Amino acid sequence: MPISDCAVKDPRMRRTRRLLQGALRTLLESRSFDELSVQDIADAATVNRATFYDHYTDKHALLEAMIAAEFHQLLEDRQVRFDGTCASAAGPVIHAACDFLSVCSGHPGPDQKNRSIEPLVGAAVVAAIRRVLLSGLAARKPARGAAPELIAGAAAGAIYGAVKEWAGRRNPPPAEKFVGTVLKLVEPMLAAAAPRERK
Amino acid sequence: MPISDCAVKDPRMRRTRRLLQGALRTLLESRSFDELSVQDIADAATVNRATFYDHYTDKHALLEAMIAAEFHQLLEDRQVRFDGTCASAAGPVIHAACDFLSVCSGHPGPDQKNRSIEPLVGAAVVAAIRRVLLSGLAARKPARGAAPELIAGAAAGAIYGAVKEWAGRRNPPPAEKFVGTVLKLVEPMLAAAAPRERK
DNA sequence: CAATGTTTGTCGGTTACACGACAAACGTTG
DNA sequence: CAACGTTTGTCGTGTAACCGACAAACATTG
Repeated sequence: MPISDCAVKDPRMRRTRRLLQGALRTLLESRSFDELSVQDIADAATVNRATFYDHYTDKHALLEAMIAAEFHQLLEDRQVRFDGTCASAAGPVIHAACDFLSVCSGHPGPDQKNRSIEPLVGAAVVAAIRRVLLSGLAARKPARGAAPELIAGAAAGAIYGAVKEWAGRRNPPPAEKFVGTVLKLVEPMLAAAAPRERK
Repeated sequence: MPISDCAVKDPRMRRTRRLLQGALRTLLESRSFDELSVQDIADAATVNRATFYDHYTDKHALLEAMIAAEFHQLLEDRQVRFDGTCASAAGPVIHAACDFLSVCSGHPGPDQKNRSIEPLVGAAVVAAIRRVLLSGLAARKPARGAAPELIAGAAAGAIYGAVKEWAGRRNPPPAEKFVGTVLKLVEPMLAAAAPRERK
């Protein structure tokens, strides 16, 4: 049984997963996800097929891990961190989601090619957003009424849902403006867990 | 003790060597060969330092293998094959050597940086040229008087020596013209082993 | 000179990867 | 329907890669 991507110390495992994710990313540029067999991915990664299953249960799990890794990489490149003290600090996270979805392959856009994996990609992105939000929420005192996991899950779903609509528009407003709109929607949600405001 | 690059079946070994050679190539773009430690190269290749020594005796051996591999890759990309039947078939090989030396890092050129490894690079290139010539010579009946190994070694040395002079010139003639010049010099050498010409 | 730190090359013990083989779950074709 | 080829997921057996530790060679510093 494959173990979580986090907390992998052995460099061989890190390298193998990096190779597999890189291979999938490359192959998706020329072929659709459904056309790819595990053998194809393993070959492109110069990894044995059996080794693939030591890391992921199937190719969907690999896709999920790849999306998560790429999104987290984007956040890291921009030094985005959700500081839970202020709900509006979620702005950069929303902005990152916009940019990620607008370039990420296999998306609502005009191409029918990878339409079938959109739910999986969506779930991975939501999970990644949730994780970022949660790490910020966990840094402060527990909220009254709602568990931070609940808040993070709800906000992440809201953000992804909004951004997906935005990415599917014909003439979408600029991302900056759109971020503000979404922020207004989710601020109350995040603030629900915020410590009492000092007036 | 490390084994020859040829005849390596295990994909793990192929991959490790590819990673090591790629890492060295990358590192040489920003640092000189002398500044690099085995640890640096191993890190960049995401390979353990001890594993490095399972493949190469030291970093010089890696450099040699890398040069050889790159030169052979160039030949393969151009589909260059020395067909021993005609001495002038060495033309493309000479041309490849010109192009390779004029772009290869660590060379006579103005940069003093990697001057110290020039002999090693030269030896690797000579060995690569020799191997190509020999594979062509071996395909025909054995020569009278001189062993094919001797012919190939001499011709390879001559070609490299000539091309090195050419690459070090201030205003070198175009490669095409220069190839003809060198060809005239080495043709008698290669023809010495040629089967009797039909008149 | 001695003391210190870095790099080198080597050596067992542990772990991940390669590989062939296998049964099961699919299409597809006749 | 049966026969066929492909892909999937799993398993046991070798082997290569990882790792810490070590002594030796070397450079730097006081």
